Amino acid sequence: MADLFEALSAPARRAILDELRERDGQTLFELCTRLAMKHDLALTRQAISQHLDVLESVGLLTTKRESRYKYHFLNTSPLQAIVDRWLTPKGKDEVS
Amino acid sequence: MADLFEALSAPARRAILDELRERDGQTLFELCTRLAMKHDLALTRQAISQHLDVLESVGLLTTKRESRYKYHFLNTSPLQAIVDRWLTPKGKDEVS
DNA sequence: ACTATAGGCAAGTCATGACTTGCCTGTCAA
DNA sequence: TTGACAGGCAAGTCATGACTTGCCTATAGT
Repeated sequence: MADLFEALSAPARRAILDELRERDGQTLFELCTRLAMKHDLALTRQAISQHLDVLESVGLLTTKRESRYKYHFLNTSPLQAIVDRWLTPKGKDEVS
Repeated sequence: MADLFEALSAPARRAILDELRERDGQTLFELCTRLAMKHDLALTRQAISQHLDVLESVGLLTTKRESRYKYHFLNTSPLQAIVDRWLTPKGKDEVS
């Protein structure tokens, strides 16, 4: 896949971003439980894991493995591309 | 469908937004030809039309029928939701 | 050594969205 | 009124992505 917009198209992945925004650096299991609780997201651990893979592949999150645990960190900078693409004033010949 | 992110997930639809940003208020046929030319987008008129329906349903474009012609106008304001959701500084309890 | 915990790999099901083809409606010009 | 042009409706094909189930690896604790 590896496409930013494609990655954002799944509600579950957006919920993950929301959740990480509230509490950064969670592990897979933490995310599973908290998504089920606060976001009414009842998914398999596998499903969440796959979503995390996608999000990481497009740069929306970074990970850090530490012995048994793998922590997930939100990175919203790729989203800036959206702003740059359509939300900036036009300018006859793109400001380069 | 009627979901902003879902709408953005199709490359063809993003190309349409790009094209309308360059030249607003185009008709379906104008879009067809210009997309084929400048964006290497070889799609049926029907395909484009369906994409336009989706984009309109999520508010990314507005239309104005005028006798034989239907003009399409870009509206990027829904995209602001993305910025508000993830690109704004956090704030312990959402600035409301 | 054994068990529990955290995570990964792989294959399979299922639904939905992208695109096509075929035909129909409406408006303008000769 | 006939033909050309702009657009719409509907059904069908096809691929891909979301999610599951089942099993495997690795680290830590007792």
